[in-house]
Amino acid sequence: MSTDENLASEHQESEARPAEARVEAFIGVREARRSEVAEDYVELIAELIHEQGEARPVDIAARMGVTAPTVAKTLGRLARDGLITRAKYRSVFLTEEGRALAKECRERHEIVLRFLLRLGLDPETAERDAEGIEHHVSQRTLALFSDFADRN
Amino acid sequence: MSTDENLASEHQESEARPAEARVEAFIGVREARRSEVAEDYVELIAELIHEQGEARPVDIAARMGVTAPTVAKTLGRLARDGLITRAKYRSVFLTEEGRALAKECRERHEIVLRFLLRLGLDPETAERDAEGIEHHVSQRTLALFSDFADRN
DNA sequence: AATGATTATTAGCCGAAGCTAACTTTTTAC
DNA sequence: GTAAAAAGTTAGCTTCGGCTAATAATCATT
Ligand SMILES: [Mn+2]
Ligand SMILES: [Mn+2]
Ligand SMILES: [Mn+2]
Ligand SMILES: [Mn+2]
Repeated sequence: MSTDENLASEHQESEARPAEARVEAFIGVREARRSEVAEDYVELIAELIHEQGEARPVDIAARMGVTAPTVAKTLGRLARDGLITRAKYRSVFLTEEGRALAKECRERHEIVLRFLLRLGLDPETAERDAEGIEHHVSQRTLALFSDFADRN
Repeated sequence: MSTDENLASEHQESEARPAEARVEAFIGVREARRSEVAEDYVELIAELIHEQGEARPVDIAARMGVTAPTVAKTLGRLARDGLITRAKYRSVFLTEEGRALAKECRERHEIVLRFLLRLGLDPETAERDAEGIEHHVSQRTLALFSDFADRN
């Protein structure tokens, strides 16, 4: 017999089988959470390089709204994970992998933002919500958002 | 003179003033992240109480896809924060505050889910994305989602 | 070239949220 | 009513991502 055939032997409700799908959702969300900070950092680093020619920790800290030591520690993780390179007291560079991730994040961010604006949201709230939502949209949802923003 | 009048003295770009709005967005997202787990737990606890009559740690663990000790520790935080009450080796109860939060989360979850389905997303992906997105939609966005789901 | 201001790093603290291993309590089966 | 199974708890470990305080390096001004 299957491992969890009659888990709800007594209290079987009218639902099809939501529990199994639900647990997968939770696991997926926890997975997504683990890359949120890295995504925001590489996106911002790419922006700074584009806008200012280089990404300095002091500017990362200012734009992220965190302290310099927090930035330093996070950059350590990004370097460990192969997304950036850095030398002591120098500004930060994206690796190939980091650039690819940054591009992906920027595009996703823009699609979510355009979508929210098209829905009728004010720019400040749209920016705020997009910054959080962007990390939790699947490719399918992103495609639908993009269609909607273009179509309407 | 103001504290940050000419931060971008040299590299002033064409943007209006996105940096200040941006940092507020990041701060807001970090704030929202701090309640994600609590929200998912109280929502699930309310569901279990409704479906099964009681919320037992073993069922919370199964549905959340985490281990029993993780549940125990999280329940400790929820109790500390006044969202649940519990006695050793007994099932979990929501406080008034916990019930209120659970209701709010359930309604928000449903609006986001209905919205995604109405957009054309398949149910599994919709459930997955809703589980993450729900924690990052403002009241305004929620209202727009609700309107869209009803209208279309 | 010296010095003061700015920037960056390091050390060390904290809480959240995950885990395994070990133990206790409760429930179930016989 | 006892023994086994299930459920719950506790202890202790880890990583992440925040912080402050202290130190070190770089940059700018003269
Ligand atoms: Mn973001
Ligand atoms: Mn972003
Ligand atoms: Mn959720
Ligand atoms: Mn939910």
